[in-house]
Amino acid sequence: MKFAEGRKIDTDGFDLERFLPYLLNQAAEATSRSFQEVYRTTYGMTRTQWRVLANLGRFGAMTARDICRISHIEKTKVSRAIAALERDNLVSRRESKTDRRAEILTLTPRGEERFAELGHRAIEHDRQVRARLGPDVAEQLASVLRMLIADAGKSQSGPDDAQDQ
Amino acid sequence: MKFAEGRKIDTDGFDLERFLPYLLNQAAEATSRSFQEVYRTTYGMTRTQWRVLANLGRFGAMTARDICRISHIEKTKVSRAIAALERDNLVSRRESKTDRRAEILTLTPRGEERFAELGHRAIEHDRQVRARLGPDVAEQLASVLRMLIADAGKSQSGPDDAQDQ
DNA sequence: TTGACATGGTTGCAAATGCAACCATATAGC
DNA sequence: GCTATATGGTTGCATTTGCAACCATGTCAA
Repeated sequence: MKFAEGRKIDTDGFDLERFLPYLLNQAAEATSRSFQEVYRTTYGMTRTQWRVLANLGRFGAMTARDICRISHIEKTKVSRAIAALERDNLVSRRESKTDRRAEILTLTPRGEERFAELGHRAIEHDRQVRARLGPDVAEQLASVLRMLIADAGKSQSGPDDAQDQ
Repeated sequence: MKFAEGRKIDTDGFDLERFLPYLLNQAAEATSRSFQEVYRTTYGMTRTQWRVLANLGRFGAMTARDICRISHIEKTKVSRAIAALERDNLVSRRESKTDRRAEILTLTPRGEERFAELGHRAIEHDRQVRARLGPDVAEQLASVLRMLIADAGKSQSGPDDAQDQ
């Protein structure tokens, strides 16, 4: 009778409520959605645009490729977000001295201002989310998420190396 | 001098690496992306289609509205996913006896089969994700995420009550 | 019964996205 | 220097999406 049973591995009966990618997606949507109201209805910005702005605001001048690398957003998405931000006069470009393909991106004063406003609101939003979890749990959650994100780009990678959505 | 300082609340300087919606989005993308390969390249399905299939497979026959409620996916997305699944002969509809607006959705045998295959692969994928965290952390993570998801629909809700993405 | 409003579901249309192909410059090998 | 290949970034095109408007049925109340 072998090793009896009791170790019927759940190789059958997929349990959606336990599936982490699904839970992560739902939680991400749930927490992002309400904040979206802020940048969307107030400023007519896209999620990607807000994220690119936030990266530039937080980390300072850098190239589009840098943004891709640290935010894991796909490069065409970043490219278009930058174009839109530039149209709105929130971001400006200047050619890199060392690599004429690359362009250094900087927030304009207007961009800094917008980042400050949205950052302010984001902090408040984050505070509300964390309040529901308690400070310790929230901090642990953040650290686990960072772990998952870091492991991301492992394994295979297609031609040109795409990412995100 | 009031209560001195030391309690300079972080009302300034937004810290992107601490912003939970951002971390959740990245983690969700990171963990979903590789599994997407499976349903996308193998079966040509979208994420929404896979999710709707998974809900029907896991919870049995129900209406589109039920799927919306439990999965927090917006109703037009569900509607179109169902239409696609029906075209692929994975889902069938029958009119509800009690409400002629509603349609009860069921997986066809082919749909059950596909769900079994994908469920199988999903379990394997989930196992890999959890392996990086360890069983306890993974379980805690899942429970925290469920908490965030549950709190979701709170606060305001627009006309007709939309949700998700 | 008859409105008035809620609800299940679909559709039109504009916007956002993914992916592959592309341009221009860089870099490496010869 | 010259070709082959890699890299930063943009663009074309097909898909997916969001949102509002819509249709049909249901419900509640006068």
